[in-house]
Amino acid sequence: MKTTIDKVHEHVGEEVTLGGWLANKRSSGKIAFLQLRDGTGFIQGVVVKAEVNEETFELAKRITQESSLYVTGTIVKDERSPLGYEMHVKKLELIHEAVDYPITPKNHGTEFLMDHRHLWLRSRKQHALMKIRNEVIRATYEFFNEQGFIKVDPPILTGASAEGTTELFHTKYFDEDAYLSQSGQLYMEAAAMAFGKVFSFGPTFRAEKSKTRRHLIEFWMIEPEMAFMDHEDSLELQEQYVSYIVQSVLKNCQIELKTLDRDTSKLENVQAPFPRITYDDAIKLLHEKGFDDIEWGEDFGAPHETAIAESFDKPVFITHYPAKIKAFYMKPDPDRPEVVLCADLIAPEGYGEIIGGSQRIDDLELMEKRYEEHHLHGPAYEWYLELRKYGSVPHSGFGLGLERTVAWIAGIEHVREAIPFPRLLNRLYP
RNA sequence: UCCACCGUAGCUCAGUGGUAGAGCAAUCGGCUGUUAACCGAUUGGUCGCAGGUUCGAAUCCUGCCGGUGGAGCCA
Repeated sequence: MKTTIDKVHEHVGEEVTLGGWLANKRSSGKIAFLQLRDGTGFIQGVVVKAEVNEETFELAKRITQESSLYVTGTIVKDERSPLGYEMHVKKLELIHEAVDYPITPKNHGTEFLMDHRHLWLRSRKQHALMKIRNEVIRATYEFFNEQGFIKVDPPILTGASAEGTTELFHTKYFDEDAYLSQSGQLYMEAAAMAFGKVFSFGPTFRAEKSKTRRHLIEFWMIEPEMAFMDHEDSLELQEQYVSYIVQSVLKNCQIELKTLDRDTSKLENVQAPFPRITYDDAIKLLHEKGFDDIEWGEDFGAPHETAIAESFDKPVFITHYPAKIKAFYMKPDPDRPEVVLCADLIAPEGYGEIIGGSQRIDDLELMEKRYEEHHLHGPAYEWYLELRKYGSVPHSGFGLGLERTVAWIAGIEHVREAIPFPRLLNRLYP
């Protein structure tokens, strides 16, 4: 009977066949240990010379790393296994012999591993990371569907930028200039006016020459947009959403978190509500901490964000930034027009900003004024103004960076391992 | 774009002016509970590239190329 490693607990004492690859092996004169993986997990196969025919034992000793094979044997419980189960092998059938697999069981450098990313994904740690990424995605769909959102997909090819600040990838759309999307937000605002509560999940592109552990050239973003929700409503949704995905990973990815040696006590604490600090108070906090390189009106750098995050044991919202350093579409605070109704959510442990969100300007005249200030003109921007012309309502939205969130939950050093095939500065291969 | 560090065997690294090294991988042999298994042997080199200094350069100098980390920008 064929099965998979994630289902072996249902077959204790039974003889089953697994299709898989040899991750590693150890052998002595009369016993061989095969570390097998099949995509659903890892299990050890034990081949005892006295219990199999000579041909099978010889194959067990000879088989090379990452060769593919069918393995038949009996599933047994064993305390010594991290999985809790082992297979006592009766029969091995080699499908394909791998010769000189490059990723050997030892330390490798980043460049070498990234050049072999197509193979590196097979390793235990990378496998665990992709499972956690998948759980975050699965929980995202579940959360927003339960909350009455529908998924709307914005275009990837666009005629203009959403923020006007970051560098865009330029391409041609037949005879017109076009750009790869750096945010679906403007389109999501249109969708919110059509469907109420919407979210998108897709790739986004920034042609910045960023070279840090927090940056990718191509990354995935989840962008919800909600009609009739103000800034406060949006913050509550955000903390519920982030708590939901963290708790889902804790619930469904225990093996993976263990593989990654993640300190889960820090994740268990991630429950709504999250602490909040205004931009004003954050500046004061930084001055108290000895940062004299920042004044009111300036944006935070990475060291500032980390210092603020270190003052809290949960993700923290920084709210009410000066309007000048934020995007043109953010709604001014009615009580203090020099600041806007926005918030960045800073993850703990130095992982940086994982969410940026705001209430949007819903007044046509103010939006037209912003267009003039930011020199936004031309047909590419006309439709966005019309959202304020025909039945404008208060609305808010935010964007969550998937890879930063996964990197934080998984506790890894660099976002490049949180995406299957990272696009980095100087890396378009594989 | 700027700053710092790095580039030596398939991989990870040591060697800082005088014969090119180790561990792992691979190959051969040994070993009945291994967890990056272990033990013995064998194989493996355009010292990133170009130029310069020197009797002599992996080592010192200049330029270039590539990488890593960080800054700015942002999720």
